[in-house]
Amino acid sequence: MTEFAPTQPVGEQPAGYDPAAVERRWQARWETEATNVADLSSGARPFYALMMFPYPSAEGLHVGNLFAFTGNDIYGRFQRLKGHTVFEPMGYDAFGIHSENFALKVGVHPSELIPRNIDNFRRQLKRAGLMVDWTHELSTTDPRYYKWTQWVFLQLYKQKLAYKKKAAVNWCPFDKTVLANEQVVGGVCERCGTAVEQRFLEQWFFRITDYAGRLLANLDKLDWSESTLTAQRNWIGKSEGAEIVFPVQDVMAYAGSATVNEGMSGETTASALEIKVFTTRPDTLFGATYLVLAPEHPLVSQIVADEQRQAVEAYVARAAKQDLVARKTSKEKTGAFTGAYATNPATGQPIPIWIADYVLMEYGTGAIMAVPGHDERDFEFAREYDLPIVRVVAGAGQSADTPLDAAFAETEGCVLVNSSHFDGLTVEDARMAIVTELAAHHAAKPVVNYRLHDWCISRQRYWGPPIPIIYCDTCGVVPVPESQLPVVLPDIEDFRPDDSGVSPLARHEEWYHTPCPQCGKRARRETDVSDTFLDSAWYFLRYPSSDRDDVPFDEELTKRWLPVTSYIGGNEHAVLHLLYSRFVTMVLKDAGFIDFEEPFARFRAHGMIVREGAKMSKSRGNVVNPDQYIDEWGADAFRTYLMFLGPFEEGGDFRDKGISGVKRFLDRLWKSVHDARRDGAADAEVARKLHQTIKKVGEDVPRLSYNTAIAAMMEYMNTLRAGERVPHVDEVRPLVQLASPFAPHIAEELWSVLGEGRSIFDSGWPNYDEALVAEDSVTMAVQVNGKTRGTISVSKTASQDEAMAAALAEPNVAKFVTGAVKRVIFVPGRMLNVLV
RNA sequence: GCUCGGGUGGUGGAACUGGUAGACACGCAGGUCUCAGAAGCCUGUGCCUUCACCGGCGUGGGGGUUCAAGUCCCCCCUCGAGCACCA
Repeated sequence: MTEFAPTQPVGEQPAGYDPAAVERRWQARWETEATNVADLSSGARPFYALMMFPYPSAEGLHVGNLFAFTGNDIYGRFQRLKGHTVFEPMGYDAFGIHSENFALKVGVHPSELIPRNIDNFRRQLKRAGLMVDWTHELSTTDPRYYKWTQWVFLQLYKQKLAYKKKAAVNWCPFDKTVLANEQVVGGVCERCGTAVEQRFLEQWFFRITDYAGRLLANLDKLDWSESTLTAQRNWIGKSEGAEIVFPVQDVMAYAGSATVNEGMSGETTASALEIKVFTTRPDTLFGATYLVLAPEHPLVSQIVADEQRQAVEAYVARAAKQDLVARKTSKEKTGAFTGAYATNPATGQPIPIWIADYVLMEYGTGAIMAVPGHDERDFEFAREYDLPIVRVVAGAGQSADTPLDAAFAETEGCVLVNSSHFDGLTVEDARMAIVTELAAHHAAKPVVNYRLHDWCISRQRYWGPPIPIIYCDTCGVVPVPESQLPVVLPDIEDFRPDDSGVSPLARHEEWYHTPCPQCGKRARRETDVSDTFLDSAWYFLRYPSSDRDDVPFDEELTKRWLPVTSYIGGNEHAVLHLLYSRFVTMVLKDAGFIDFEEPFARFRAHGMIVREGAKMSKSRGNVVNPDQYIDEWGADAFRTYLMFLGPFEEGGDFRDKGISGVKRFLDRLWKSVHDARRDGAADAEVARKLHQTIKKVGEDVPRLSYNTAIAAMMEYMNTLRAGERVPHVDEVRPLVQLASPFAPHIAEELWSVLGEGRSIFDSGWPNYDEALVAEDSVTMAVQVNGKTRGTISVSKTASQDEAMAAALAEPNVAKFVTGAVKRVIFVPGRMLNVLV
């Protein structure tokens, strides 16, 4: 029988790293010690680290949310270590069609469902170890919040920036509901596949177009992701051009007179009607051979000739019936001739007036001058209906007679032809000249047009804040007095929308009828609720003041904390949410409530996470459930992995196997702290690497280059433990601080193991010594004729001669230096290139 | 169609104002430890050729600028996201 000795413990065995225990302990301590509660009224150097708040879905927190929040949290924690008072609030964007549809589907009232979802979200968020100040949590569905959303509406109303008009909306006859454009896919409802209809309904709008110029101009001053700025610029879509007046010819007068008037006198108009068009190419006016009005254009019924009336009305009816989406996607050109003519103010010639659905009522004046020679769409239309095509612009090598077999849209280096006395002018000069000449007869004026539309905020739905308006038969439209806010969303059992196109709120008799605030007579409430984008367009103002019921936001706190120092969110909100927030902020500034007009000083868009190369989706069944990963690896490893898998602003690929790498890093960090020796001194070479690492991480984190910051820490760890080296405590202490924004729980734990009493997040950020960072000798590449042939190790300040000598001493290099040296390129400290 | 991003080893991804391409991590291979395995630790790992050294080739494709190009310029292919008749 063999005797075997029991396993001898080698040295002192540190307790293993148990993420679950560590995380539970520190989350509890942060709560009891209020570690994450920011001193809003007097904390030094306020830093508002905001992330886009989530929609609390029933499925729970998505990794995409957690990816974004972690990225923000790291930046916030870093700024705290740098000495700022950091405010990192959290809330829920819980109103909206999404919640409502889901509630309908599962048959649970949203007022029951949403709080349940929020509880689950809060639980998951807390597990992730975010530095959230939970004392300022908010939900847009809370009457204490939406009271002020309604207040915001009233401020816009007071500024005459809220108005009502009839507008076309998508209507799904099966779901009996209004659909947002993005809910209509290829002309059918995305949920049930029913063909969508168009309905005209009274809607509330905000006059955001009044602010288009300012919203555009301010973009130049913002520290935002370039891609977001571009998206906003494109969305606002400024285009400079001219509005040109085309007099409509009286049908009878025209029929009886074949006179051709000359030039631009514009005096032969026999009808008082005029058609205004917007164009960015006034230089092509001589080529405008017909006009096109949108089918909805108000003048259509007035100008249409009797013999064309039937055809025109049929076309208008057809266009009206067509859903918006199909109309905007179909590129086929259709239209109808009205039988009427207008005078081209440049040529004096009569040109026919058509209607066609490729002209949109909502852009410009709803009418265009068609220049088929130089506009692709007009060209197609002219071909279809056999309308004249005239060349008025000639490019290099072209003349007035060069045939056009396609629209010629170039302008660079082109001159006018067939344009009377403007012939020979460049396109650029002609634009000005023609508008100036027409302007003298009030026939044109320079105009700036924006693609941006007014913001439709009405929703004929249940789950949203009621728009605070009352209709009285005597007093008309009456805003709800601020003292009567909030207009509480009534709790109704059957909130299912019906075929009427009227909000379900109208069915709640005792809510619907209310006394007029002015005359006291029986009046009716507005039954539309507002768009969720309005809820989120001002929430950042509410956070610091979320405990105040008497004001939407406290003046002092707002001064101290806003604009938001750093805002992080997804590019899917690059346009609407950010634009609406900027708009509401400007309006509130103009109304004197705040003293800044741009809400987010800095904005960075984070990337998207995919899983094993594929987009995550329920149908693919590849959705990452954070709970499961946190159970298995711990929140610290999960957070760090999310940040490691790719550049934060680009997103990355979540691969299950990858997480083991960062877990190993944390294990080694744990072990290094527990094993660290306290005797002797730190190693000089390790110290150099340490200082380089402090510098690198400190530069990478503010750039949100988290993946490279983590790689740098791993590299340092490799140095620290190379060849089973036992590190010195001074070598590991700063590393715990560097890692703390990424892995806050283990960092706190190790910080206390190192004997520190206070939270690591109040310990400051380690400094580095620039002198220590610089290497005194460098490895330089040596090339011969541009090919790298070897390396030399020389002092950082070595001269060219010294480097040459060292290089030639290298056999691998000398071998290739066969002839006389013709030229030497020397980049000090970097490389040496010898040309022979 | 337009706008904005991308295309780098077996994989995710590094690379500052042009200056040793492939940091860091996954995976893989070998070693160590172990009764054995797991975990850990150590070593190696772009491709081709070679026992090895040496050498050659390499950042989607093709041209160009430069002593030097993943990086700058031109053309093309391709993937992703957003917008979509905006006059």
